[in-house]
Amino acid sequence: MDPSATATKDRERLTRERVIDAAITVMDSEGLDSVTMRRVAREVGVEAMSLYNHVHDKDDLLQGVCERIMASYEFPDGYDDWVDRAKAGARSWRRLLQAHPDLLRLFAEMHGPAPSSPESLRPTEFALTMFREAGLADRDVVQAFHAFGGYIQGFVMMEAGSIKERHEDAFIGAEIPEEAFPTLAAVSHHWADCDPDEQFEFGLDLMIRGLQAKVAADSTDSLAE
Amino acid sequence: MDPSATATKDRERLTRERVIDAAITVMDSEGLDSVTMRRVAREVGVEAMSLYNHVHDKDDLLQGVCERIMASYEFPDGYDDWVDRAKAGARSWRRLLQAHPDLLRLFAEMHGPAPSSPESLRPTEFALTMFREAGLADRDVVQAFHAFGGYIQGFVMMEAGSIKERHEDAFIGAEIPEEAFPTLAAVSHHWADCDPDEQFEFGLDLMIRGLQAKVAADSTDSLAE
DNA sequence: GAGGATATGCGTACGACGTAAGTGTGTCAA
DNA sequence: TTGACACACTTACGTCGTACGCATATCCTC
Repeated sequence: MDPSATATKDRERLTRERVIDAAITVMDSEGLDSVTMRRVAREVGVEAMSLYNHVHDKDDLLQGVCERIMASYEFPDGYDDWVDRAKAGARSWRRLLQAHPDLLRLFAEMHGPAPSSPESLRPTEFALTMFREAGLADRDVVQAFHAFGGYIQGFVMMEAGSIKERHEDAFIGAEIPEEAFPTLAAVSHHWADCDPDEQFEFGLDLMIRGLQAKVAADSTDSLAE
Repeated sequence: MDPSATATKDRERLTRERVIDAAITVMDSEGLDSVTMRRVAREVGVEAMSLYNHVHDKDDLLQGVCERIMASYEFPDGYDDWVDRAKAGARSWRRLLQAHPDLLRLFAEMHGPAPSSPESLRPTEFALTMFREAGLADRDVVQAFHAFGGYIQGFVMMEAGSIKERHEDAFIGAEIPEEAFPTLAAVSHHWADCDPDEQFEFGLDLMIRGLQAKVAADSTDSLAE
């Protein structure tokens, strides 16, 4: 009788949050292609059209998914050296991308503007601040951000995507004419048995080293002026 | 009368090649979402189902699109120094990705195995050979390939994708609480007016410098042994 | 309580999509 | 001429996102 004591109904009230969570669950367990309005609705025990009371359309739902995931980024702390902090931040970002393998596809497929909520901007702010503390000029901070972000996302894409499988299939299957692709044949065995983590660190080192050299060059420039 | 002289009919015969070309045309002009069997069929003046005489299914068509585009990669030549060759190759790869803005999405969305035709493997072979000539160990050749490939693809993704728009919208629109994101606010003006080419070169330099340092370190290591 | 306003879930329907299956028509070999 | 074959077309099914309208549950005002 008391309307405030019992739930509004037997079932729990649907909220935008619950819809987004369901979408993430479906995406991570069954892939982005399975994230349909009908499937997500089933996940929360509702019909497809009911979702539209909480999201404007499917793009809005996907936007919400992006923001929620971005907000789950784990910031590294406890590192004094910016190099260590940069590496930890990069690993954390990679971990997030790996935890949601279709996130990059989602980024690529979203039609509307990318999320600009405070939550999803915090990782950007963190990275920028870090590069600034490393001693880069503001202009180079932006460029370093692009370079790092690009590398990490690109690497994870190549790692998780089809590139690796292609080469496993192609190389292990040995369908390639060796004489036409001698280098490919020579190094192919490194593809399968290379530790992905190690590969990631390799590129990370490359970028850090380059950045250190840049910082050093800049400081000598400014001394020479 | 002579059967070989005239075409089989008024219209030109449909071929797999023509179908793939039409798909690329549609993709580049109207986006990947518009690449539907019906739309591609219309492009070649035919009904949708007729395409299935030349491609096994839609994935097969997209696979063909990938291979054809990969085969259009322009190899740099005339560079003696591997650094110059690496940069030229990277720029060429970026140019190809820019010429087909939805290619990366296509890579990400393809279900079947990635293309492993000789044509589409030649760029890989080229890059591997280059790194090898730079003096890297076979193991590091593979890793450098991943690092470089990752960087380029990631950069183009961030460049063409929504990231740039997001920041333009968000920064120019100044919707961000400045006190919460001080660094973001401080460097934001560099986002819009930074030359993308310059940004690309920046990251490229980072990777090259890192690689040079790696090569140098390796060679001193081997001397020390 | 009574009754209207609002919020929210459901059912139906439409035009896209990929494609399975069957039908017709042109070309060529015999 | 005739049979086989290649290939384009037609129809149809189950999926998708979602516009539209209806039903009900909750809340506000009297």
